Amino acid sequence: MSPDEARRRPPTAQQFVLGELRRAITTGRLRPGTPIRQDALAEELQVSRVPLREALKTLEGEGLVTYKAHKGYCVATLSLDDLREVYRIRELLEEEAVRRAVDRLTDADLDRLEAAQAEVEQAAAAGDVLAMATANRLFHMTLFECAGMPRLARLIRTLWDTTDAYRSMYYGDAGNRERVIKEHRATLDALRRRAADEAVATLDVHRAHAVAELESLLTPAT
Amino acid sequence: MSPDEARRRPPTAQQFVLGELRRAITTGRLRPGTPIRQDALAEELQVSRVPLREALKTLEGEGLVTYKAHKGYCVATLSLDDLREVYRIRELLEEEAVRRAVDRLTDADLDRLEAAQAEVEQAAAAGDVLAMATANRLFHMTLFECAGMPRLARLIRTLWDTTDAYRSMYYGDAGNRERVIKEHRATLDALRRRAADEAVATLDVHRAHAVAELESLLTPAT
DNA sequence: CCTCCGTATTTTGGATCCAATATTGAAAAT
DNA sequence: ATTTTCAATATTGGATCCAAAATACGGAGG
Repeated sequence: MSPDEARRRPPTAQQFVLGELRRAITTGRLRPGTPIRQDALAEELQVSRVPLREALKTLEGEGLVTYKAHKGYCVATLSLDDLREVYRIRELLEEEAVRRAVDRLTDADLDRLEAAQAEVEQAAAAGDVLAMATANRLFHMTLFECAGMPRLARLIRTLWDTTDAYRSMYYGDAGNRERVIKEHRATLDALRRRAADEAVATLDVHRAHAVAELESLLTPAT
Repeated sequence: MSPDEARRRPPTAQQFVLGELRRAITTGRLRPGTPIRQDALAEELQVSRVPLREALKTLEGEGLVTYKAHKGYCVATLSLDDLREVYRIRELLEEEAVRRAVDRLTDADLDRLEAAQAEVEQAAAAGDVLAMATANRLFHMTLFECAGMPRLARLIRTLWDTTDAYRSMYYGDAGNRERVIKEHRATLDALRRRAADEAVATLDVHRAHAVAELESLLTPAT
């Protein structure tokens, strides 16, 4: 019998709904601002409203949806100020995560990062925007989790979630895809040499460009 | 008619339960590690299990309770590592908040801080541990909210929540209460002079002492 | 034509009921 | 005596039903 057989249990309806909704929101299939009609969504997902509502409460805590009593849930919209705030907080937290990670990086960790980077490049070559976003995320989360600070990693993950719906636009541009690959290579290189300052700097550049791009994407619309 | 009449609506059962539970956990009345029996709690609070479960979901998102599918909720327990991690993250976020706050502090803000500090001193004089914790929290949150970064403030608030159950022990000691008052005064003084570095430093001292104290409280037990 | 008000409908909030899973205890086999 | 199995019980997960609030609609009045 496998060691972690207990883990492979059929997911509860609630977990299923949570995953579906998160994916729908972070990929932009459920656009920011859309009000959530519980009855319709529940029927679409083939569950009752109870697990749906609990999933929505979780998403509310993560900032993916907003809630008003007696009015219901909406897919969260980010103002420009919100966007800048989220990226600033990410900057603070990710710097800490990277510095700690550099102190603890094992060869196995580096291998996993290489593998993630390979996935990124593969997705980029195929022009698969969604796969690119997923792999990019995997790359960063792998790095952050090396810090050995699970709560910090969780916070960063939820911050990524809140901007994912907007970030996926970013990879539509081939130039941006190329740029991301180069930046990842620079980060990996710095990590291999245990150059913490440099690694932090590469990520700052990464973020700065992303936020600038997103600002320009957001400003004309809405 | 009052301008914000709409706000003063009777709270939903869910909001009521959320408040009650949060208070119970952060004040330590519901001790860390206690498993939560939904049926019993629901009856005690005079509501059904549905709003209770939704409240628990938000508390899970805030890290106040843990959840395992088919096993239920427990009041979260913090390991020493968790405690250090939470305080480290707080350090990162609060430094940012204070620096931004210093740049934007108005005289009205300072007045509100003075008022909060007066409450702290009053509670300390009366030896009211709970009121002291509340007022101390008000003082800090007032400061952090001056940064004009609502998401940052929210993050910091939830981090405070996760350690509140442990921190309330801290004020049991009269020496600690005296110390906190002095530290607040130092912070206020620095803020009045717009000395950001100094203000950050006073808060770092504040936290460092608290975490040391909590570590010694946590180490022998459990 | 527009505004205001009252009613009808929709949508959310909450309670109860049922199903699925986990836990407990006792009996039986080694 | 210890361990294993299996049944009984307790607890969580989910579905349905009902109540309360909000929204939409239509008519009366200006």
